[in-house]
Amino acid sequence: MPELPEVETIRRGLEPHVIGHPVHDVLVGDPKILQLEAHHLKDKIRGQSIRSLGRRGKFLIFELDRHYLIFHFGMTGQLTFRDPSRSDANRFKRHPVTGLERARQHVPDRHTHLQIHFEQGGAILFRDIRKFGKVFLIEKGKNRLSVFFNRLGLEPFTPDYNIQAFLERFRNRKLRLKSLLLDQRFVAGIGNIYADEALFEAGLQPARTIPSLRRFEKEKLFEAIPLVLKRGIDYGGTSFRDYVNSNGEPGTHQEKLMVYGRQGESCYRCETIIEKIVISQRGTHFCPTCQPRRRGK
DNA sequence: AACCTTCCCTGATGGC
DNA sequence: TGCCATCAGGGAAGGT
Repeated sequence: MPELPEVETIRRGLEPHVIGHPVHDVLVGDPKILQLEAHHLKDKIRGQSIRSLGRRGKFLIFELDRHYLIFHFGMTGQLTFRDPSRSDANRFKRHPVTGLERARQHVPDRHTHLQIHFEQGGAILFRDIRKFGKVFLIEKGKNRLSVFFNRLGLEPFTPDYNIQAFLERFRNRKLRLKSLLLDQRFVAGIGNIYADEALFEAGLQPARTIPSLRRFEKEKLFEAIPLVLKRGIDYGGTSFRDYVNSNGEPGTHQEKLMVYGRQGESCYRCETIIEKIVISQRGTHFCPTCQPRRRGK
């Protein structure tokens, strides 16, 4: 499930392949993934070049000459670059987990919903098994981009992410910590995996409610969030199920997870058995010793 | 306004 | 072997 570190890894991998390239053709699989003006994607972006590649939370942003093309990967979205100059460009063997094979490129199949081909011959391919992903197209100008993102919360690794703004975001919230972390209006880019990892790092029990938190506990969470996100980026993202980078390769951060998916196994810090509960219909993993329910200590 | 539940979607898995 | 139920979950929509 692509969260901030996975989207950032895709962004970095794609960047050198697409900057300055004019769009030659667009092929759509299931048009259901297209949102807003993206329904007329083909007519609107053909001939436009990719100027830059950005990211906001879990959104990947292609800056074109006159539009922004924006991807959200949902649960199973994949965005890969197909390089015709690579010798394995037409080889494809299905991988049971990722749907792709390591060092092989994505050849369009029934789950490929968008292909953008460049005049140089390369292409980016969007594949999404569960179709929770979305593609948006918005015109440049008059703050259209900031309006599009106006409900998103703090962006980690930017000056916006500071302790004053962070503490401000707890105001009037009474829900459980896990639910807050999953709310994109709080901090943008955190999903189920990194929410659990951040709460472990901060030593906070996921079912704790916001009003029960002391100041120093919020400060620990403030530090923990960028720490676990950076770790995810450093290891090329977490490939728990479908995630692959722009080369179709899985990340390695799944080997570094402290709690996510480790229910029944022992905690690396204290050897207590990791528990799994459900919060906000999301599987939630934590160490009952490192993340005590009672406040404080 | 804040919070909660339901729904979308496919493939993997387990029971019989 | 086949068939069906269940589960995974990001975020929008609708209800309280």
